[in-house]
Amino acid sequence: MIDHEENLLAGSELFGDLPPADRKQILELCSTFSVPAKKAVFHQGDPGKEMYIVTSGRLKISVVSAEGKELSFFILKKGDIFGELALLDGERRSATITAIEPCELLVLHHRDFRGLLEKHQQIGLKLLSILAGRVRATTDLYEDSVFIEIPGRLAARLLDLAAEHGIESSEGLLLDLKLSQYELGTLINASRESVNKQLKAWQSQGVIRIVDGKVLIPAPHLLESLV
Amino acid sequence: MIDHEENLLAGSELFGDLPPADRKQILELCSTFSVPAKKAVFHQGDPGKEMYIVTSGRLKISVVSAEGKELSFFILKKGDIFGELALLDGERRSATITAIEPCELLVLHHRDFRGLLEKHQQIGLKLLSILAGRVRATTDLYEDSVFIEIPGRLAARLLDLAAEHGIESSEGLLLDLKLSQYELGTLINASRESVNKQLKAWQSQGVIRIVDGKVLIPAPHLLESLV
DNA sequence: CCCGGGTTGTGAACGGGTTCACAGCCCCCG
DNA sequence: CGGGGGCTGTGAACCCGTTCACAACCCGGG
Repeated sequence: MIDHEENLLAGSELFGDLPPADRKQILELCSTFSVPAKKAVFHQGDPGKEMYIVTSGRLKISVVSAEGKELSFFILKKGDIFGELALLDGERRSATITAIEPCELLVLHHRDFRGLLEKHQQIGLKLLSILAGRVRATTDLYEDSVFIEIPGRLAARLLDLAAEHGIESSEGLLLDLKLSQYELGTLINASRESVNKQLKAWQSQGVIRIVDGKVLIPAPHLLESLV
Repeated sequence: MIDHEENLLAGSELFGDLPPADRKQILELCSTFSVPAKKAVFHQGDPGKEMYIVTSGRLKISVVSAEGKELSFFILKKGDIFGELALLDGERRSATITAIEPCELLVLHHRDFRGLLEKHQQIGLKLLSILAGRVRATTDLYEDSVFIEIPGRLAARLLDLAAEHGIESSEGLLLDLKLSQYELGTLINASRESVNKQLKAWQSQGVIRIVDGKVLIPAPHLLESLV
């Protein structure tokens, strides 16, 4: 069915440190799902009975207001899980998940997940710590948007993103993720124009460079001092 | 030690639906703690190894920025738990908890809590759904502050608070909670002055009344239409 | 009973950031 | 390889809400 099955769950935040035998068993409960870039996996308000594990590609979590304004929370990457909230409390999907790049996902159905949770104590505990992290990350996002002004917010978010999606290059830290200025704006609650002007200012100061549509940070400590 | 022990955990969101015998056992692991009004139980940044259960009184969850600006998240009441995050991920306290009124708390230490979690499958599952609710509530708060302007935000929050802390009176729905306009402001990310002006406007329109420092909502559907 | 700190009430000035408008560009797809 | 839709770049106007300043008030404690 799936190539190299035994590896797919190895890097997963939720199942990663289970014994390989257990991982194999869990993998057999999953189906696979491919999403092309720009397509949504599900939308806010949908009912939902599945949890997803990212095996390749990146996606964004976002919501759209009645007036069409978009707000993004996080960028998901390989090993991350999503869609678990609806499984835990039976409510509808609280946000929309959209693929930024073509993605491969594993899908785990509600009924199988409940079984796992009851059988493997360890999974529940791990999930608790993941959710605790989600609560913290979300409140941090809210706090930043209230306490910090746009330049600081943007600097902080670029560094955060680079910590997760960055690669060291000879030129500095490269944020290996193609985000338009509009998308970057939705991630920090700012308009596209504000993002544009700030990025431009930093480019002329040499704080960042744009290489092939990606942000390159020659000296991270310089950006940090702007947070 | 404690009067009417058997009742103290009955209304708790985390332990409420456990068999009474188990509740009694858990209660024996807890110590009690009294906080006078306006005093903090702990501060953001503190290390922490305890979880708390509110048995009486109300408290607020808030954070303060470097510049002294305050932002509040939720109001806790009897049966609510708090301080569980630090237990689950070992990090520091992410916010400050302050008693609004004199409060009675039960305190559960990290080591005992881990034991409970391993012994009672059910507690872990319940905690998962509580945390899922926390994630949703926090993202909702952030969304509202981004998508909705002050009048709508205030209306929505007053109704939310009234749903948890309101009592039906002959005059309408009474928000039975003494909050200063400043505190109300920190709950919706608005300045004290803005809250004042909006409340005043609604009073003159008859949408709300202030009785003994508390907000009275004669016709909730009127406020709802303003969200 | 009266003083005083915290709270409420209210207008004026200010400001960070959005919205709007438009120009140039890049590159993707037919 | 040429057209066009989406990005990027940039100033000007505008606006919601904050900040500031000050007056009045209320209630609790010495």
